[in-house]
Amino acid sequence: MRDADGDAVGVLDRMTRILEAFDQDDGGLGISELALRTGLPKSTVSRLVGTLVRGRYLERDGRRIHLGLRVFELGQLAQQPRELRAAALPVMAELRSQTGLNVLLAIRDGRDMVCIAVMRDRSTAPTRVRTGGRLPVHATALGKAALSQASSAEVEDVLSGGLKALTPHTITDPAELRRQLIDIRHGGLAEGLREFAPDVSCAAAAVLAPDGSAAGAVSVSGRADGFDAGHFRIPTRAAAARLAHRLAAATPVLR
Amino acid sequence: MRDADGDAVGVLDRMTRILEAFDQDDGGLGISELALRTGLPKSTVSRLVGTLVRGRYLERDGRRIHLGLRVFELGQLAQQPRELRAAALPVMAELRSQTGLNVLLAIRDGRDMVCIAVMRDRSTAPTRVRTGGRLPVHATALGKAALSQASSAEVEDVLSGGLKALTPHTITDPAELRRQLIDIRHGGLAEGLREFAPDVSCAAAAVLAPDGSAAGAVSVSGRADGFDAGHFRIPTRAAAARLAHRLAAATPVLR
DNA sequence: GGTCGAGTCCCACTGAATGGAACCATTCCT
DNA sequence: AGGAATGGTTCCATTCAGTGGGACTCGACC
Repeated sequence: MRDADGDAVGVLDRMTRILEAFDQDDGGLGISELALRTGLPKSTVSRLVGTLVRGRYLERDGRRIHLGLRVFELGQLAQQPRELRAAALPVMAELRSQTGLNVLLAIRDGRDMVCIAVMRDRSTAPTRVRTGGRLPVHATALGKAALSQASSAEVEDVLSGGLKALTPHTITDPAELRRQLIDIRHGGLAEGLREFAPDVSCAAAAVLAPDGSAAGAVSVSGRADGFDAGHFRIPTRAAAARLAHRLAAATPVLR
Repeated sequence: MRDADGDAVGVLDRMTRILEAFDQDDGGLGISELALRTGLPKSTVSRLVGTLVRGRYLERDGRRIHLGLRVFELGQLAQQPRELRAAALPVMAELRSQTGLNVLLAIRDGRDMVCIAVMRDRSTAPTRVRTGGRLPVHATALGKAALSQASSAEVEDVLSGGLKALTPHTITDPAELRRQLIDIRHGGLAEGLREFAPDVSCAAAAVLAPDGSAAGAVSVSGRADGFDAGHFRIPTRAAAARLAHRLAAATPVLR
């Protein structure tokens, strides 16, 4: 029975807070810094960190604390990303070589897209998106593609979070976004023209699961100058379709 | 106050046990199965899983429970793997194209090597090693390379675990292993001839951190038939050296 | 209908987690 | 050197969160 906006208390919640404080791990955090970020008393943090270090969830070198190996290990076992990645890597590589653009694969998690794989292409603008990173659903082609296959309840949930503008081109009007989603659903391609970053544009397509929902989305992105999404419609959609196919084949008894 | 060999109790420990039960996630576990694997009462597991699901550490689809997205996300933030990977990928790609073999990058964690990156080459035997997977130190070139730079206390710790034979060629004699480690340290190259799998051989070199310890190890591996480790000595050592160099450059204020 | 297995819920009991305060150890002033 | 700020750990009385046995529900199977 606590807390401001959230809910659940308990060690688990605390440990969660500690682990998540590492989202910007600026070369290691100290106990005090952690206490600050998590809002927990120093003594508590010290004790919990001790336990986590013992379990190799955290590593410690003097006062610098980092996320540990075990977290990495566990992360690699996560179902969705593993399956998707395995099926996607060859498809993504091909898409990259066809387009000469950066290729991304992501899964939607509420109002964010979580990046599952990144394939950079040296011939275009470097992307600073990292595997495991999050991108806002409403401001990316990736997000719009995935969302276009979601139920309207889910869409409304995303909209209810507010559409924060990241560039002057970000869609901030819910009505406009709803409209686009319909088009995207029908056309099978989402475009993001300078909506996420001022000099980057992209095109994305949803990867459909056998049940019709979006298992994820693939995108190609590059310099916004002279970017013509229509140009990438065919290969991008084809890649998404091929991926969906491989995915279905890889999932044996789906239910 | 519990447990067999281990120690620490508490929610945190229980949680840990639950998460780690997913090492062989055979397409999703149920509550009962988890209770079995962890040795915890069903009611406790049910409750904890509920909490973990709320925190997105686990995902649940009916009765099938999987590791969740958040674990993947966190895993990507882990310091060591992230730094190493970033520095290593280009180097590994080059090594692969030079040798036409599978290239692995791993970090030592006690008696295991944890695989940080895998680059497969279609032209040789496919490896079933996965990113995040563990390999025994004593039975792999990767492990021997890393261990050759460790303190003798660490070496003895590994030896004390017993040297389990994975093939008839696995080194099971501590004295023999100690001897090899010295050679490896001097020669800068470890060989693993059918020691891990009967039809695979490999060559590996330690990646040195500025403080002289092994930050990890790189290996090339392929079919054992006609494998000549000496042939890969130069490129493998060069790759390890280059990687060490990039790593040192990437670490700003090292201490 | 009866039985089995999976999962959830309830709730009285208790020991594990808590966190303020005191205590070290470093580092940085002046 | 003295002194003060910062980072970290340890102690310990208090209490509250987690526990887990058992009752209960739901569905599948015979």
